[in-house]
This record gives sequence, structure tokens and C-alpha cells, in this order.
Amino acid sequence: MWQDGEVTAVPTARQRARAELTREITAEARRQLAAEGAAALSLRAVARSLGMASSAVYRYFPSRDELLTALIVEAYDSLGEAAEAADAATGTTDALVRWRAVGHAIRRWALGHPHEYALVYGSPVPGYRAPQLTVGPASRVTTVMAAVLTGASGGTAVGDAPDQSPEGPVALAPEAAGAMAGVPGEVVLRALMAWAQVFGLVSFELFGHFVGVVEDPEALFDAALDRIATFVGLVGRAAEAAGSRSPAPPDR
Amino acid sequence: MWQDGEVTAVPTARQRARAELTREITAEARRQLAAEGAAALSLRAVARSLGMASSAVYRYFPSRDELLTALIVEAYDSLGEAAEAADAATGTTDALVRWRAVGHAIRRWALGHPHEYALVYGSPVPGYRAPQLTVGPASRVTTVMAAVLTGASGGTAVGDAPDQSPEGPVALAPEAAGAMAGVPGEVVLRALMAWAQVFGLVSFELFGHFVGVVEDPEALFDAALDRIATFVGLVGRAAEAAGSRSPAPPDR
DNA sequence: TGTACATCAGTGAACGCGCGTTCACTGATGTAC
DNA sequence: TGTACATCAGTGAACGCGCGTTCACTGATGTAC
Repeated sequence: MWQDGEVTAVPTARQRARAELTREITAEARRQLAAEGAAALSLRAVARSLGMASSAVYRYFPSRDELLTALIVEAYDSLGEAAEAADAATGTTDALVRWRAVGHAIRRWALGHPHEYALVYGSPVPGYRAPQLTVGPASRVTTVMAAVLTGASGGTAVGDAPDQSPEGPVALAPEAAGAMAGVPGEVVLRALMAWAQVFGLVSFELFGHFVGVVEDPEALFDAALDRIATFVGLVGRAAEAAGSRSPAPPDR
Repeated sequence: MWQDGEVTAVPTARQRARAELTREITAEARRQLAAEGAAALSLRAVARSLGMASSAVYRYFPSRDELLTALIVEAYDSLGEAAEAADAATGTTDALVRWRAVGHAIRRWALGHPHEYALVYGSPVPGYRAPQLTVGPASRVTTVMAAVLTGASGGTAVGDAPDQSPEGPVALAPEAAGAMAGVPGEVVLRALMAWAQVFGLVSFELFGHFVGVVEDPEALFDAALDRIATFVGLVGRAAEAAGSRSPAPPDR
């Protein structure tokens, strides 16, 4: 077992230094992204802040695009983790409570990381094509939302997807069909709408489209979350009728 | 009446040339925006394409930001016009038909002008603050959507806004409250959601978030449009129940 | 344990690029008498 | 109608900037015998 020696359990000093510096570079890049936005991010500025020659960064990232990719992955992971944590923190199986918690987590993460949000949910970076690497982390939030909305426990019981219901109004791509196996087509459609709805509201708020229109975007978001919950079927029809009578209870 | 002479009805040759070149510059800028995106847009490139010195452009636009502003205004106007035309072309007062037409027009415009769409609905351009100039054109699409959704005829009967219903779940900014005067708060909320929903779906499609998830974004959009119509109350409750039975009739 | 060699991190200079903006200027167009 | 002057469009050179990336090199770390 140990005779190979190519991959030892104990990393050499060089390996540790390399891992450490890779972390420092991405951390500094993240700092600059948060401060100035993706457009202002440059390898030279990162190297400058770290006190090293700009050419040295190329020992760690072969190009600026690779650095950007790392940041995109980090942003998706950060958002996904926030959503997962918020969901878990509810400690309940009440879908409405979980839905509100996840929705709030997404919005708060976006408000707290506007440039990271814009990087992944705003206009595509010019000349940059997202590699396959990013699809995994990107699906983390989506998975949480889907789990809450469709009532699944969140496990990824994909494997061999059974006969996917083809009667739904919207056909899912094969990559995503497994996670939604067995869910009625109409629910799939409404969950997709809810997904786009949440990020549409957050994007509008962050990108300034509510200025001069909505006084309190948080109130709108809260009220919308509850309407979406009803729309997707998390709440019974009785609650839907009540929804037009009184607004959602403020929970701050 | 004519003694002043400061503003004559007949423009001088210089004035006509100036107006003409201003148009040519914005047209070339629009071409480059459409081809390469906002980030790649530069005064020098525009001047080059027009065969003039880059410094000459400064006789027409005091800075790059002013050029960008002109393009933003144009994009909003173009989208607004497309929505208005689609609405008018229906020649009906049937709100559902109008809603579908407007929704389709928005999506088609976005697909046909991806960079313009990203310019106004994507991440804010770094270092650029939208001036007041842009709010008028920006509200054109919104006005069309609001008119269709709230059943108003589309006229801007603002003037003195009567007592705005404060019982709604969402408070509108004073600038927007007039246009929504008399509309029940719950309808206002749902119209706002519909607004964010439509652009959320279009943004997701354009910015690549449906890749590997939704097979046919158009089918999703069409189905979503109908669900939104019901959600906002354009269609009776009976139609809502039927909605889960059969998908919307394809209208291409 | 010690030596010879290979690997790799980091340096500093350079290449080539494009950008926004300013400035003194020339020459054409418009205006007042 | 003609002349003197003011206005303004457009030029070309320049300033100063920052970027991504390459390359030959030095010196430290790791490896094989």
C-alpha cells in the first residue's frame, strides 16, 4: 500500500506552502471582488497586495479566467452553504418555515455580497465561459430550494431515474430530471417559477430597479415569499384565501 | 414672435450636421454594444469605426459615461416600444391575450438584443451611476405591464393622486403610487411579483442558468405567463383549476 | 548521512496593447455691422 | 453685398495609466543513489 509513494499522506513543506499561497491569492482576489467588483479584478492588483511579482501568480493560476472561475465557485458555495445552514437551523419539517428561512438567507447573502451576487447572477463576464466546474456548486442553492418546495427530504436519491412523468408542461434536462423524479409536472413548473421569482426579486432590488418604485423591498420580498409558498402548494387553499386579507406577519 | 432668432425653426447646416453625427456616433456605439457588450465599448473604437479622431467624439459626448447613458436610454426605449407595439397589435381588450403578447415581446426583444438587455437588466456597470434621464424610458415597459395587469386602459391619469390605499402589503414610492392609485394592495403586490417574475425568467434564460436544467425555456416561459395571469387575477378561478389539466395552447 | 541532480517558486524586466481624456492648433461655418 | 470677428468641428500628438502574459534567470526545496 505504501510502496508507491507518489501520493503520501504527509504533504511536503513545498506542498503546504503552495496550498497556503493558493488560499491567500484567492482570499485577496475575493477581497478585491467584494470591494470593486469583477471588472476591477486584476492579477496585477492581487499580486501587488500580496507583495509579490505579478508573474508569480502564474505559478498558481494559469490565467485570470482561472482565478475568476475559482471566485465563481466560491460564491456559489458560499450562497449554497448559507441556504443550507438557514434551512437546517429551522430544525423543523414545516415547509413554509423552511421556505421563508431559505428565501431570507438568499436575499441576505445577496445584500451582504452584492459583487459576488452580480458575478454569478448578473450579466455574464465578457469573454468568459463558465466551465463544467461551476455547475456543481451552482446547484447547491437550487437543490435546497427544490427540496423544500417539492417536500423531498433533500437527499439526492438520483441513481437510476424511473420513468419521468412526461405529461408536465416543462421538460427538464436529463441532468436535472433525476432530482425531480416523481414530482408532478405542474409542481415542477411552479418550483421553477418560484426559483426564478426569488432571484428576480433579489436582482431587481440589488440592481436598482426598485428605486422609485418600491419603498421597502424587504416587505415586498417577505410578502412575495408567502405568496410563492401558496402558489407552489406549500400552504393549503384556506391559507391562500386568508392571504389576501392580512399581510404576512413581520418576523424581525 | 420672430424677432428673437435665438431658436429658429430652420436649423443651420452646422446644427443639422451636428445632429446627424450625434446619431451616427450613437448608432455605431449601439452596433459595438450589440456585437461585443458594454464592457468592450470604447470611445476610441467608435471614433475609429467612424474614421474620425477619438478626440472629436468629445465634441458630442463629454465622456464615455454620457455615451453609455444614451445607449441605456435607447435600450429602454426600444424595449418599451416593442412591448407597446405588441400590446397594440393584439387589437383587443382581452387582458390574457394582451399579457401573453407583451410577455412574448419582452422575451423576444431580450433574445434579439442580449447585450442591450444585459446592459439594463444585468449587473450595474462598474463606476456608473444611472442619471435621472433613464427613469422615464425605463418605466415604459413597466407601464405597459402594469396597465395590462391591473386592467387600466394604459392612460397616465396621474395628476393629483387620491388617497392611496395604505392597507396593501407593499408601500409604493411616491413616484409610482399615482399610476397604481385605486388598485387594491394585493393586486399591486402580485403585479410587482409578475414584473420581477417575467424578468427573472428572461434573465435566467439569457444568463445561462437554465442550461442543464430546462430543456425548452420558451415552453417554460409560455406556461409561466399563463400561471402568472391567473395568479394576478386576469383569469377566473375556473381557468385556474383547468390550468393544471392541460398546458397552454401553443401559439406559434 | 552525503552528494548530484531535478524540480519548482519567485523575480524583474519587457512586450504589446488599449483606454479616457486634454490641449494647442487649423480651417470652416455662422453672425453682426 | 461685403468685411471683421466669433464660434465651433475636427485634428494629431501626447499624458498617464493599467492590464495580461512571457521569458530568462536565481535560489531554495525535494529526490535518487
